[in-house]
Amino acid sequence: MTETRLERKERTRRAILDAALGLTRESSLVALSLRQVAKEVGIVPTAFYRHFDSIEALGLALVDESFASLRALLRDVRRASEVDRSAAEDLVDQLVDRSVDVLVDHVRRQRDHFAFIARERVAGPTAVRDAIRHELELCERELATDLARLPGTAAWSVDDLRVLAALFVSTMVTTAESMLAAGRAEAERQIIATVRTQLRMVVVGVAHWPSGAAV
Amino acid sequence: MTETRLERKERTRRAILDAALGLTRESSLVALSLRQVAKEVGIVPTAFYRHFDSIEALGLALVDESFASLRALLRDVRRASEVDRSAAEDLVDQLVDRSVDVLVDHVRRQRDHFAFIARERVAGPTAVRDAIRHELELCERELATDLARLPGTAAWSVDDLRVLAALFVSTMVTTAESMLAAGRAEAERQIIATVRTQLRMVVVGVAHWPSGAAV
DNA sequence: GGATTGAGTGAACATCCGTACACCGGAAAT
DNA sequence: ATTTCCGGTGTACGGATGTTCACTCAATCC
Repeated sequence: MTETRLERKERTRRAILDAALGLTRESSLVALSLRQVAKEVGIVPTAFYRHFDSIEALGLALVDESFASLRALLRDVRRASEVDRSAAEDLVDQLVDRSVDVLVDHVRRQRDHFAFIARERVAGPTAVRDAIRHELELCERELATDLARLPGTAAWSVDDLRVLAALFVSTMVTTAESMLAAGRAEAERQIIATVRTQLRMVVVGVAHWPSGAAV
Repeated sequence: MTETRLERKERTRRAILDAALGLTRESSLVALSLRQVAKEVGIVPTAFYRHFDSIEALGLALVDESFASLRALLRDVRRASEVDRSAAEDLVDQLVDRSVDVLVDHVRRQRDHFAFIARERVAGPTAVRDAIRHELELCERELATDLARLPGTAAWSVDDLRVLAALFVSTMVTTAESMLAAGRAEAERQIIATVRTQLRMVVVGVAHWPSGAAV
């Protein structure tokens, strides 16, 4: 029943990450103290240094972890988009619906990760903010290449694809933030209906966008 | 050369507000201490209480102040929208351009206020977050009634107008956040070009939106 | 099976924190 | 002219903070 040394280390490392996520739920990394984390985990303050150099380093690890789960979301959206391409007419509407469903599901299940990204993106230590911004840019770029494969965007310029991807990403981020702030289930339902309509409006715009064509 | 008592009080109150805006530029209200503010202002810590009950109360005052300047922005946008309505064709494009111009100008001039709203909206004390959320909802509602007066939205449902207004507001907020994060002027120019295109895409969608009509 | 390694310990430090309390001195009120 | 009011002062406190250092003791290595 003994525990290997690596297992033990990994276990308290996890405990530290979880404690940090929990303690910053209603606050921010910049207001989190090393001693709070240590107390929550049940170790002595100095033991923290065996795992991270500083709270900021802890934050960077949480960025990695949070975006791992966000990447899982993007993979799901991508998989959900591999639908029956014969029904060309309302294909994009289906895509919007499925994307929103996947987002909602992930926000509910990875609530702490999304809350962490939403907060520290604007309020975290500089290094953490930069790391999050960088990851979000990667997401935008991936989405842009996905959009290029969709019907109707064949003639689009690279710039327009990037701009559209940024609009989708920021709308999704805003929606996640709203969901995190929403208390009652009724408010959440309204947020979901709202983003659905918003994306549909954008999609209608996309369908009539004169990119590449004569203006 | 004597100073009236009210003048003196107002002067240090202003100094406290300014110090708080400055000190949270790279951090957040939840990481701001009463003593830092006092030292920055040049008063003794206990004198802080002559003006505010707590850092949170200070935050609420900053919310009021920041939204006063944001309301000034909205007023400018509204004024900029009272253009020559004869050129019906590209009227909406003009509107987008002017709105973006006004936003950019205000972000540059009221940088600290916008940064404060962007940060504390997600990372501030609960009361501050709620206050900001409430103010942003008011902005959305105002924008929705403005949109109703525009040509082409006559047949729109109240819900659709609200949803569209929310999309505009969140896009503007996201843009302001990006501008605050952008270091070089080149990056800022790209952000401006991006939001211009994004709003145009939405506007195209709006022009073809089947609200009220048979779907 | 003895030496080594390394996660966690515990005490100590200088510094910061919010807040309580008694006080000062000049503007305002009488 | 005297009293009241009140923004700002100075001290003092109990507690939290980051970091140091020397330590224990069980898993690992040779």
